[in-house]
Amino acid sequence: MKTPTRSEPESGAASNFLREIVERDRAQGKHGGRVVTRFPPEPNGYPHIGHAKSICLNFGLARDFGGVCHLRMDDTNPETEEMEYVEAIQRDIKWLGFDWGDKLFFASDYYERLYEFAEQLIREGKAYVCSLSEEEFRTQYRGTVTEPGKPSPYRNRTVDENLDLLRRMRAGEFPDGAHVLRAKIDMSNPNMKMRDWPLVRIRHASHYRAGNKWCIYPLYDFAHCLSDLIEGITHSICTLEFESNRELYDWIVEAVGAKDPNNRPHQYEFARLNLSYTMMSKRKLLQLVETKTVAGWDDPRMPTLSGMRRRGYTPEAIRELCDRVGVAKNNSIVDLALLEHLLREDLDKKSPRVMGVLKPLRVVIESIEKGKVEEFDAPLWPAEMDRAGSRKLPFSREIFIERDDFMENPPKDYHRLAPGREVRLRHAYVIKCERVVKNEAGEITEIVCTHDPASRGEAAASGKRVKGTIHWVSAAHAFECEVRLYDRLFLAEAPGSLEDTAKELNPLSLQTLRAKLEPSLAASKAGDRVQFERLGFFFADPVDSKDGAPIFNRTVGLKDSWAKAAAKTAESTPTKEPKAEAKKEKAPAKEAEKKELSAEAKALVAAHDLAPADAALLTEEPALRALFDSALSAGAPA
RNA sequence: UCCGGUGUCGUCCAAGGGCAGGACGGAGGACUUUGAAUCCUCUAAUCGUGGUUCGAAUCCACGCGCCGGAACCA
Repeated sequence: MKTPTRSEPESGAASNFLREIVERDRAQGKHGGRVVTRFPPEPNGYPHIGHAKSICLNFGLARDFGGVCHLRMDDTNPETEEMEYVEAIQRDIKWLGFDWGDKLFFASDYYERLYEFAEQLIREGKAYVCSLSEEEFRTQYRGTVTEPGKPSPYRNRTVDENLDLLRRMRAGEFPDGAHVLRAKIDMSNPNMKMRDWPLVRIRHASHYRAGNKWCIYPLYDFAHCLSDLIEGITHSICTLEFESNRELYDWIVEAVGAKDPNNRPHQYEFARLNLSYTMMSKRKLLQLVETKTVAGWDDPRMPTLSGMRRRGYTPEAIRELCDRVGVAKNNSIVDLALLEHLLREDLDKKSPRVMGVLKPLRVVIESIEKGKVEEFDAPLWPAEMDRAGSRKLPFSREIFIERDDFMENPPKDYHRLAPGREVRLRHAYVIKCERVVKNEAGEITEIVCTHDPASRGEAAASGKRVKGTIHWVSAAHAFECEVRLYDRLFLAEAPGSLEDTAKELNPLSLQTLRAKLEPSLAASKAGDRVQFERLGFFFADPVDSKDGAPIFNRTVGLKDSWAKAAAKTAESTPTKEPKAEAKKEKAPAKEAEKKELSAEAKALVAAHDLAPADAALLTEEPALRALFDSALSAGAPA
């Protein structure tokens, strides 16, 4: 029997176990019906797409249940935190579309109150100052995961002694590590977090915000739950790795006097977002920045919100992803293809269509007289969108087309230009390839065509039907412009396994080229979005673009079923007998997997000049790959 | 190994004793002056073994796999 407590989405977001908990709590009148959540980042790095899920969850829950969501900087570690990160966090949350109103807080503002709680715990016999070194405690007292620990020799200090020591810790009388304040719980508890976990440590370090006021700093388990308590948080949502901290959370909150479980914060855990081909470790992202492997936290290849923003991702697409991936307690890796799908879906509505040729091939249309210039009025939106707007498109005897749009010996189902074949130039004429011009090296330098004057323009005057339509730019009018083609930063589907992230990088993650764009694009301003027809969605780089000299980032390519099919036949064509047999036996599921691996293999070929077969082997044999990688790092020639 | 968590189409998420469903991906097709978009069709799963029950993804038992926890990080 279905119970009426099950929720239907009120706002687009599908239901999940956390929404159900909030609904149930509200129905039961817990917390007086209030809903107060919080997003508690530590300002030690730029927020990434994984944080976006937490942001959407916390702010979304508050929005949908008439509550509020606080933004609280969880800044308890003076050694890693900086104002730059605080600012980045605020900027990115706003960009994502959420608002904390006046509810901006800092754990560092609570240091005095946390200190008072510490004294209170001591007075009530629930905490003590331990003078064991970190190593002594770990090796001699803490026990192991399978064996209980034993009490610290300092566990039974008197209240007065503990108070005196804590005050002198605060006063700066002791060096780092000399003493630590511990919760007095249970050294034989099977949960290690309950074995007299440290609450406050000595650290003679200047804090980015508190300055030199303190030389003792609260630890996460002490600061976080009490900050929640101070702010009246009702639902404290965090990720799975904090599950065993929850018992300590409850213990501390209750120990300082919040006895009513219906009226104090509770912690709930969910599985963080992981994306294929993406790494979320803040530590490793910082490493990429510090080693200048990428241009900065906002490098368009970074999974940071600032990087994705600069690449051209939209907050709508990211929010939609967070809604669509759901909330559960299952560790999982979401397919990057889903995000790209949602991105295209959003960009499709926002990007006027224009033309640009990335890798130009000159075409001379000999049936058009020299010096003649025609102008087409070309719509900016596809006809089915029924949307106003157009731009002028000059056309002349010499144009550029994409190199990929011509093949001298095309396969049967190639719809583009080839000797003797016809294609339509988008918004213009049908042309026919008459001959190919090559240089001494045998490379194609130019294509000579004729055009069909009756096929002019948008309306199909001649009624002529050709299979292919290609984009082009008039050579004399082309606007030459820098275009940056971005691809996934990492080769592996689940990067992060190697300590040295540099070895996991995709050598083709950025290609910079000089493209020939239609002249209307010369007026582009930073932040403009366009679709280069048949190529992808592009975004005028908000940092490097200048007036009259925009730089276009490829946000995401268009789906390309031709390229996909072509890649597949290329893969199967050179296959020899024995391999063909092996392939036949493979389940269809295995096939998709194989294709991904071969993309990785291709990159290996490009990066290290390997034979394709060797590269394939490397990608299929993790042990071999590890050997290869370590040989590489040892300086072996690759 | 101890504690905690978790196992459902290739991927992510639903189904809370009663028709295993959606999205992405993949395959095929329609349409097409973007090999895009759109539309249609198809594809494909309950970790295992017992048990309870008219009926089990769901409840019980025993296994197995994966993840997290033993920082004076968060």
